[in-house]
Amino acid sequence: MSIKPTESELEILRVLWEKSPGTVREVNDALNEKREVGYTTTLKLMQIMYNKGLLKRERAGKTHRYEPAMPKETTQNALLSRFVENAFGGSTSNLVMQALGNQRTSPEDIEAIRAYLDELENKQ
Amino acid sequence: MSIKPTESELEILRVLWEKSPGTVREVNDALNEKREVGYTTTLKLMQIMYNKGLLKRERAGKTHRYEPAMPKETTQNALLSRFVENAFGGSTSNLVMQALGNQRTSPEDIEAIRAYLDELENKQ
DNA sequence: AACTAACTACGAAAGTCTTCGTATATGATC
DNA sequence: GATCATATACGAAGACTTTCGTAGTTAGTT
Repeated sequence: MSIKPTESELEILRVLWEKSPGTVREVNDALNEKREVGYTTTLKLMQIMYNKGLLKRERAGKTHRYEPAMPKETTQNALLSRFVENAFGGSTSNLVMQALGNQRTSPEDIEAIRAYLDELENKQ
Repeated sequence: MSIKPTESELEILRVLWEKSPGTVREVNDALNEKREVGYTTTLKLMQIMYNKGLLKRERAGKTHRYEPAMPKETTQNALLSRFVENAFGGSTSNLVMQALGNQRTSPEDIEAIRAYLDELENKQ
């Protein structure tokens, strides 16, 4: 049982990570702030995600209210493992350094990461 | 013109990042150490990648010798940007911390990253 | 020059993803 | 209870990915 949302599915998950539960209408509106998507397209996708077990839902009157079936972190970690494997041959530290080097990182970010490294080291 | 190798294409790129140029035979042999793939499958994929501009090639006798059209880092960065966007809503530092927290990171890795952070900070 | 082994080219099938149109159901309003 | 706006369900088309079989090409060997 591997978690493997497609790119469009991830778009929807991102909306629901931000605010959930949410209706198809709400999700579709959120998506349409970035790009044009038909309502039934979003509906279909969310139905598929429900069947795959990526979303939970419950009826509320005539609509459904959806929410992610798993915590954000669980999904992100699953995606991350795959990605590290696929693109960086499994080397997490390579990925981290590339990420830090390429995307611009603010001094605050750097501090946060340092603190986190300290924590990590103490834990071991 | 966005760089967007598929997962199978990435598998091939990883082989050629390791050692290139390489023939279809060599790449296919390398792939078959992990999983079974038909020779013509690999061939077709590499032809497609050549047409897409992901690989360069030149004739050498009756075979072709292929190599990545772009430096590894360029491709990795392109993939990384997409991934940060898709899975982490654009937050690089979130990705980095998740990566460090979840995958096990050795003390040496941590040191390497610290050194890298120092460098980064001095550069700014 | 014919034969053989290994290569390339290419078409097509099977699977998945994304999209949307159409049909049907539901609940509120007159 | 008929009407209307809005929901869901579902099928199917079109694009892309992955896979491999078959046909044809090439260069070395007898």
